[in-house]
Formats: sequence, structure tokens, C-alpha cells
Amino acid sequence: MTLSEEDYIKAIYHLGKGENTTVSTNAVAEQMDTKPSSVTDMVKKLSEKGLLNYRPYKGVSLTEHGQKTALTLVRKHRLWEVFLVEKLGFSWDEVHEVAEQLEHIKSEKLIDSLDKLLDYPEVDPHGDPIPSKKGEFKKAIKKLLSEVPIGKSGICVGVKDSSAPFLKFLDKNNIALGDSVKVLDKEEFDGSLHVRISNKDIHISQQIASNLYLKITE
Amino acid sequence: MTLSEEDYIKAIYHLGKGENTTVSTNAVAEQMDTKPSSVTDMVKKLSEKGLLNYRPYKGVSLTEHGQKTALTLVRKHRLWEVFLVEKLGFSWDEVHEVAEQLEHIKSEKLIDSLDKLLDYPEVDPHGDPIPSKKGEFKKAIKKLLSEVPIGKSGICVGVKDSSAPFLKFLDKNNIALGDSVKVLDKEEFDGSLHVRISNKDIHISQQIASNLYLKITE
DNA sequence: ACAAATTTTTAGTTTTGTCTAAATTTAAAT
DNA sequence: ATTTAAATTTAGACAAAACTAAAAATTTGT
Ligand SMILES: [Mn+2]
Ligand SMILES: [Mn+2]
Ligand SMILES: [Mn+2]
Ligand SMILES: [Mn+2]
Repeated sequence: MTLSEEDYIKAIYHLGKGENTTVSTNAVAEQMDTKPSSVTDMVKKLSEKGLLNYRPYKGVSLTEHGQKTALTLVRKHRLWEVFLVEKLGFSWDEVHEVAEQLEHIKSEKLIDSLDKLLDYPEVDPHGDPIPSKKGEFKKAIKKLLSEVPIGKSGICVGVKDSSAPFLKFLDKNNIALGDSVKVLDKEEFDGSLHVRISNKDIHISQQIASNLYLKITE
Repeated sequence: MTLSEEDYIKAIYHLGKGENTTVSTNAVAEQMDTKPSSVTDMVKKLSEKGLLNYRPYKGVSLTEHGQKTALTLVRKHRLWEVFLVEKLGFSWDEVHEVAEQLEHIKSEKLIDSLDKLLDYPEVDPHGDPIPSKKGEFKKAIKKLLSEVPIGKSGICVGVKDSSAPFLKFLDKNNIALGDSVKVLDKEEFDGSLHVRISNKDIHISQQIASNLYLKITE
């Protein structure tokens, strides 16, 4: 597998949200920041290789083999992200770009040893679960903050948008994974929220709230 | 810089033995395991880019810029090798192949942090010096075991041939970097040596002796 | 000095991954 | 049910990096 092929597989996996749904050529093109015609070419090649099911004009989905490949890549990406944060002192908004490169290094021993060094982590710095070597992982039971009813509490477990600007915003407002969050009130007008985060009451816009995941505790 | 371009720069650096000597097209082709015509093409491109001095039929050498690039790559390669041995439990004959990939990851912060994590090592697992961020490093004062006179002692500090079979051979015979070695006797006939390595007397062939470096102590 | 052998370059292809422009299929709107 | 619009594929081209075969330059041997 080339670097490029691997990135296509991963893109298709993510567009299918982990489920194995069919995704369109245009969606893949947008995700990969390339042109639809390039996607058609690649998708043909990958279905020749048995990684994708492709029906012209109908879209693509991962085969069993493609699914396995995607999970291995996601596992590598997320383990490297943990390494960068835990061992090298990166912040969570800096890891993605580098992990995007590191995920393509070919060495099974490398990944197994890294997993061990990190003491078999189950989630990455953004709260996303890390597949095991066999490709199993717990699907997080998480809810967008914007969908949590008034009065309920939870633990901040992940972000939907993991772009640097958003992560930097969270850092600036002292919001981190693991923080406990309680929804105090909701503004019907603009969907903004009043929440208590680690004993401080703050006001949060709808846009922010719809990019932050909670695990509900009560 | 592409991965391929980087590997050419590194090959030319190594063929020049760190000095900045001119190397031939054929030598590069052999080192890179490719054809001379491919080398000509690449060498033209890299001299366009200002990394190489190239005169048709006369060979190539690194420019100032090329030299700096080569040292950065060597630094990255060797730091990763230390990481693999020190943090992930690889043995010294397993690291080269993986480091050959890792050296191409682009992130200055990554390498600086790795350097710190490893506590600024000065040599890699094969005894080769690691250039500093500025491109400086101690040229090892080392001598091939085969050229050490009878009666002299030294510390085993490196290997010339770092292929897996040779490194495995050394492991099997309990010869490691840091061991003290004394030359007891030399067979004129085949150049083989009688040496004392950590209090054990053993017999070593000329071929082995000419691939093991000592730092002379007395 | 000159022919032979070796080294290096040039010319012409190939593969991979991308692009633009045009053609085709599918979906939406009247 | 047509027409229009949107999505997708095809055709043709290009850059990177490699290869083979042939030509040119350099080195070697006598
Ligand atoms: Mn990637
Ligand atoms: Mn992540
Ligand atoms: Mn390499
Ligand atoms: Mn080494």
C-alpha cells in the first residue's frame, strides 16, 4: 500500500463514520482535497485490489479487507498522537499533522512496542477510541454538549472538530478532556448554553457546544 | 524535499565519508540500488535546486546547503535509532530499516522533543556520532580492530558494517559497544586475531576484525 | 597515440497520482 | 415527460521517478 492509497482508505472510513456505509465520489474528493476525477481513478484501482466495493455512479464502501486496513491506520494514527502528547509534550492541537505522516510507517513491531510503551491507551488526545491490534474498540457512549438537557452532568470526552483553532479556543477557556460539565441553562434564542465547568460558570455558544462531546454521568 | 531526493542526498553524503569529496554516478547508483541513468536525472534536478554541484562526466558533491540537509537527515536517522533501542526495546540489528522511514518525517518540533526525551545522545546504537541541531558533531577517534597493534587495548565504539547478519554475529559472541578489548596476538598468515574481550579470550577472523572499531585507551 | 573498455549521458518508455475539459449518467424541476 | 442541473466518469495531458537501449565522453592498455 502506498501512502496515497492509505489516505484514501482512511478518508472513506471516516466519511462512513466507522459504520460501513456507501460514500460518494464527491465527498471523498472534498475530504481528500482533490478532484472527483482523481478519486474515480484511485477508487477503481483500490477496488481492483479488493479493498473497496465500487459501483460506477453509485459510490464506494470498504470491503472486509479495506475495513481491517482502515482500522490499522486509525490505530497507528491515534497511538502516535498519544505518544506525541504523553512522551514529547505536544499539545492536542499540534499532533494531527505529524500523526498524519507517522501513521504510514511500516513496522508491526514498532506499533506493538509503542502501544506497550504508552501502556495500551484506549483513547487518543481528542477522546477518540484506539482500536486494538485485532481491530476491536469501544464505541464511545458520548453526546454532543448541545444535545444534553438542562440539569444533566457529564465528563468531557472528546471533540467533533479537532482543528487547531477550536482546540486552542478550548485551551484558552480552560476546557480539557476529563473535565466535569453541568448544563445550567439553555438560551432558546441562539442555542447558547450556561454551563458549570470545574466549578466555574461560563457561557458557551451553540457553535462550540455542538463540537464538544460529553459522557453523561447523571 | 521528497523522500527520494532525501535518500539521494544522504547516499552522496555517506559515499563522501562525511568529507565533501566528489562521488561518481556509478557509485551513487550502486549505493541507491538503482541505475546510473536514473542517478543522472536526479542529480541534475538536485543541482538545479542548489543542493549539489554537478559537472557532467565529472561527478557530484554536496553544496553548503546540501551538506546541511544531509546532516539534518543523519541526525534524524540516528536519533530515531536511539529511540527504537532505548525506548522500544529494539535490538541494534533491527533499527536501520525503520529509521530509514522515520528519518523522512517532517517536523522540527518532533526531532527537538525526541532529542530531549533521549537526553541528547551523542552516538547511535552502532557507535556513530549524532550531529547537533546546528550540524556539529565529534568525529570519533576510532580505529579498526584489524589495525590495532599487538598489546594495545581499547573500547569497542562502533561497527563499519551495520548489516543485520554482522550485528547478530556480534550479539551471539557477546561483543557489544562499550566492551573493553585487548589485542593479544595476531596471525600473520590469515590476519586473524587473539583478543581478550571482557575477561574472555577469543579468536576473531580478519573479516570480523576489519568491521569493528575501537577507541584506543593504552 | 590510438583502439578498447568503462563510465556517463541521452532518448524514449513506463507507472503512479494528479489535473482539465468534455462526455455521460443520474437526480431535480417544471 | 421533458428539460435542466448536478454528479460522475472518460479522455488526454503532465510531472516525478524509475527503466532499457543506444550514443557520447572518458579512461585504460598497448
Ligand atoms: Mn496520512
Ligand atoms: Mn485524534
Ligand atoms: Mn530513507
Ligand atoms: Mn546507525
